[in-house]
Amino acid sequence: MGKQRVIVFAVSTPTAVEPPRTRERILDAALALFAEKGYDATSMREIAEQLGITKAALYYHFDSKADIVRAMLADTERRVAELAAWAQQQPCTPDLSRQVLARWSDIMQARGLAAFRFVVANRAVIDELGPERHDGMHACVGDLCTALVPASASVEDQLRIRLALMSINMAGLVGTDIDADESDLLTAARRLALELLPDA
Amino acid sequence: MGKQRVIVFAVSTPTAVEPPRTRERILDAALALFAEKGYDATSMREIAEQLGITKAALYYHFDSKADIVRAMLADTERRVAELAAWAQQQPCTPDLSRQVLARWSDIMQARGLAAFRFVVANRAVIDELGPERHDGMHACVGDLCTALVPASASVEDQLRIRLALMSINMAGLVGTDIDADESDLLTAARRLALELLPDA
Amino acid sequence: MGKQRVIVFAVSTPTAVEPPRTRERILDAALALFAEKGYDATSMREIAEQLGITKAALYYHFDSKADIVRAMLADTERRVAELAAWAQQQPCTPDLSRQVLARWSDIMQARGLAAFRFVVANRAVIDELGPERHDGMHACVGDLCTALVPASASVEDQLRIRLALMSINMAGLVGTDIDADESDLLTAARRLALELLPDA
Amino acid sequence: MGKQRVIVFAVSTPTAVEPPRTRERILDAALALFAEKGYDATSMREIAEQLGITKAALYYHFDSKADIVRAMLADTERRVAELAAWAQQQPCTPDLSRQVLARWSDIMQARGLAAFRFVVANRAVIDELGPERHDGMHACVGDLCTALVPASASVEDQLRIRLALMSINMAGLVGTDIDADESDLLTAARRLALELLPDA
DNA sequence: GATGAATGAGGATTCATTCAT
DNA sequence: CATGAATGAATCCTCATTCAT
Repeated sequence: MGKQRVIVFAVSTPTAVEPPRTRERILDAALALFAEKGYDATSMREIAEQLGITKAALYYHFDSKADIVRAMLADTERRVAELAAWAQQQPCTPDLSRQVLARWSDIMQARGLAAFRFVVANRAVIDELGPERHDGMHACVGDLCTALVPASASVEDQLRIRLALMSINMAGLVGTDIDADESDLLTAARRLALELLPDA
Repeated sequence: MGKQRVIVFAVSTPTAVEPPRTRERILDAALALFAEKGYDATSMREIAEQLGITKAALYYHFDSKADIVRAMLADTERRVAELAAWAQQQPCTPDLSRQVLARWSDIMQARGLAAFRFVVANRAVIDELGPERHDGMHACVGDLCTALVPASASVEDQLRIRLALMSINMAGLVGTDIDADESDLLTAARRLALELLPDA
Repeated sequence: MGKQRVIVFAVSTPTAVEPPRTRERILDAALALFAEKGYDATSMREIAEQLGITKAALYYHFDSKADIVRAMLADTERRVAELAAWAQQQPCTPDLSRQVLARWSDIMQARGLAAFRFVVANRAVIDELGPERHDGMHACVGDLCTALVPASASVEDQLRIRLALMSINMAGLVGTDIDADESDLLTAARRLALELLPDA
Repeated sequence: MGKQRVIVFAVSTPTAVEPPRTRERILDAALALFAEKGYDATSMREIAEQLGITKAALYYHFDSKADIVRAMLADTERRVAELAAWAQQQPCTPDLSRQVLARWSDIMQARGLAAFRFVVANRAVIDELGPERHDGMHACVGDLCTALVPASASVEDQLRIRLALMSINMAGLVGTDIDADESDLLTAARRLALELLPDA
């Protein structure tokens, strides 16, 4: 039936009009809520309401609630995995731990203190997130630890490295009671973590 | 088809030989589940099923789910409060912290490693348990900390005492990855906590 | 540990006081709705509303929506399975089919015409109900058919027995357009099913 | 970051070289899915995914989910209506039924066995498709039946014609258990349907 | 001490559908 | 022709809780 002949002159305005970035907004809102009230205690409704969108909109961007966490963690997880891989190939000098600790701190800092809190306060959730155990956050951290302190080391030394890493994160939790701003808190936490290291 | 008419002659033996202790069993089961999967992720049904009793039976012994946690924490909380009160009246010598730490460790050990895990992993829950803020666990710990390190101290020192206390508890969490038994883990955790103290 | 000594005099009263029989009422209501609108198109809310109870009450009596269907079918399925087992051990005389047909008709009649409709109109649902394929309704019917007509028989004969059985059920479906009462319809359906049998 | 400036000169060739026939593809996919899992259990998403297009694309071609079914049935329905009209004007000889049956079989065969299954397994859906009762499939079949067997006939005879027609369709359902190809099945079903007719 | 039956609120998730582009 | 983003209403189901017995 004779197609239409269409001529379109589409001239887009040079000013970046509006990047809808909803996905990112969801991740931010979810992280904040999860960190504050915990994963289970945060409902999809709450997340949606805080953003002024519908629950269904969340499901357009993420397959499930767990999927939001996965996305939230994906970046961090990848970086931890890389760090672990790198550490495993280094000679296990006393200095290696220091470097690892510094990078761990940087990784955790990427998403702000909320992420720190989240990791500590939602361990159970994170663990059960993926059945593919060895790709999960937990496994990555495990790898990282054994790279620094072999499984054959003393209990105390194994604990040292783990507490050192977690101290960085704990700072986000216990810090709420201390009247100080985030960066001061982190600086202090890093110093203390160093003290915990095996031979410092 | 005609109900059965039941006449029961229940003749209980007078000697109360067996204390049913259901209440205690509930607390134990709940602690284990809360520590493993988190407070929110654990339902009253699960607790009841694990004990082979009815949900309603739980409500015979406890007013609510939160009440179970409260009971679980009541003893610990009282002891922490006492510890805080005692510490507040001591001169703030460097040795005080050591003593407090030792008693904290004892208190936490009372219910086993599960309780440690619980405290760290369910902070949000514990906080919102009582609207009477100052009776809550959280507040007690706060008091304890300010007794040892005044709010006017350096950020680092405030962090020191808090991380030291939490290290004891974290041991229960990160310890799952270390192949060691509970007592060894605790001994090591105590030593490391000492290292973190302000002037050790 | 001092047990209770229990003496029970069970004297059944002849007057049936009040049987709450909610479970049965649910099954009846569900059957009616499923038959009328189909399984998927019937929501738990509708079933509950029709009975004047809550959705949650349904879940007290049944584990899931599918579970209602399972319970609905359980009795029928068992009887079909028995019939199949019995038929498999009979000599495959021309008369056997007649007897089977009669009993099939009786079985289906047990829950009224609605059940007939249900079986035909919700085949897909019934099939996917249990992953344990060979215990399912479908398999039972299959067994019954092969008991009467071996898998090696002509296509026509295999079809005969199946259509004969299904004709009984179809009567419930197409019967809605015929102005007649249930029993007349069934009598006629039985006669026609007989005509379809292999060598009648 | 400055959008791209797009200028499109879309000049469609008048000769319709490639028929995209998406509409037909949708109908085929939908029929297959509806027949397999039922209308309600099949979502627009599934249909779209199977075709590798978007849900929204479905709505470009059809106004609604029900509309897909309507389109699917439109052709068949028209032919059944024609058949009914023709039959109503014929003298009601014993031979008429045979001719009707043959044409019914042809009509149903047009879209393959899936269509047969669909009709039987989704009766409720089809009925409620149009509020204009007398245009619906169901009504057409009713007209066809009364053309062959007056509403005043015996219950058995009314049932005969209906079961005969439905036998053709049932063959598609029960046939899945018989190891035979479609055409053999249909031939057999036609023969059996003939046997059911009033005076055969 | 404990149960069986029930409730109301809310959980995560999916659906058919719309609309600007 | 078709999509990406979104909606509102509905889905099944679970939860903490209650209460008569």
